[in-house]
Amino acid sequence: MLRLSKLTDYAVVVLIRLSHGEAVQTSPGIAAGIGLPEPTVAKVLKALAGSGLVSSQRGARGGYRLVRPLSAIPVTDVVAAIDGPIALTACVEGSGTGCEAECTCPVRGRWDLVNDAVRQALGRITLADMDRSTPRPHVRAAAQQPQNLAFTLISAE
Amino acid sequence: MLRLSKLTDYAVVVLIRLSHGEAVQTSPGIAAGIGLPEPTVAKVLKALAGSGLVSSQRGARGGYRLVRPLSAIPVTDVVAAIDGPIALTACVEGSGTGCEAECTCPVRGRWDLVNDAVRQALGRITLADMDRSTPRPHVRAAAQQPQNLAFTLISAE
DNA sequence: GTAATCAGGACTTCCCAGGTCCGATTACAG
DNA sequence: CTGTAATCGGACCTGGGAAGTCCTGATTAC
Repeated sequence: MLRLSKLTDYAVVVLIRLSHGEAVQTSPGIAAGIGLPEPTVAKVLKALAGSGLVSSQRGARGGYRLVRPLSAIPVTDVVAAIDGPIALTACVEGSGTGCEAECTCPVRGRWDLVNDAVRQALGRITLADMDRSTPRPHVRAAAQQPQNLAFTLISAE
Repeated sequence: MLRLSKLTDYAVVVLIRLSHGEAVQTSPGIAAGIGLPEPTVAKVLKALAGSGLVSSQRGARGGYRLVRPLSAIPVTDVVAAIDGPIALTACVEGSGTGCEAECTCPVRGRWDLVNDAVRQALGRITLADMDRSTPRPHVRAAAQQPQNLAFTLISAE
């Protein structure tokens, strides 16, 4: 269903939570703040730290800290950090069951078209756009119909 | 990994195949033509027929027929036919484990932003764009680097 | 020195995509 | 008009991967 993993959803919540309140926050603290199991949050934070989206401080009174502001973090980066690079299809299977014949797979390579379109669409949206408490500079309509908001956002450029 | 199902991949191939050759084609015939297991192709065709992308003719000498031309079928429709409506997150879980507190889920509803962005990106690409044998009107660069092609396609409008 | 925190891996559980099957329906042939 | 064959339609089963949990080790402030 073109679904992205639940961990990515959590990652967004965690990052936004991290942008509020104290500069450095511990993983149990964040977990308690957003009402998610602690091990899961820890897993997400590890992945985010591995991708450089957050920096970690070990030891007592350690924790995680946001490196960039929310407005400098496109959704693409979060997805890439958790789910790996965006690639909607795993068409490259290697042994080529039927892709060797030129007429057999008429879309060979064409999925990149879709991949990049999605990548760009997600690259335009930052976490600041997704944070309800942040005033969104690109969009200025009412907050009741997110669909129209998105439309405005995209068509504005 | 923001992956769309393999069935959707098949659906695109099937639809393009259906646009070539005979007007009505049987599911075993298509399966043989693209080198995929017949039951799988049949399943894809059923879903496509259910969504009205193809029309089915039962009985002897029956088969499937393309309703609209490829250029009138955006990728969105294929995804919606196979995977259901595009919704990257299943945030709406009903009982609200932690989404009831107002500050608990700071992105509540904001995923629609992303959903619609993806939806629009996919809505701009039609199956004709993905068919290698069809001359693509929007893109006119060389066919060696699909990534750049996609970039051209999107940024051209 | 001690306690608190992150880092990394291995493991189990669960769900759904992927694949397969059999029954219902229709058209053609005699 | 009836029989037959070819096809669609829906239900079933299975394997892979994500989601979540736990443990041990490394690092740093107090």
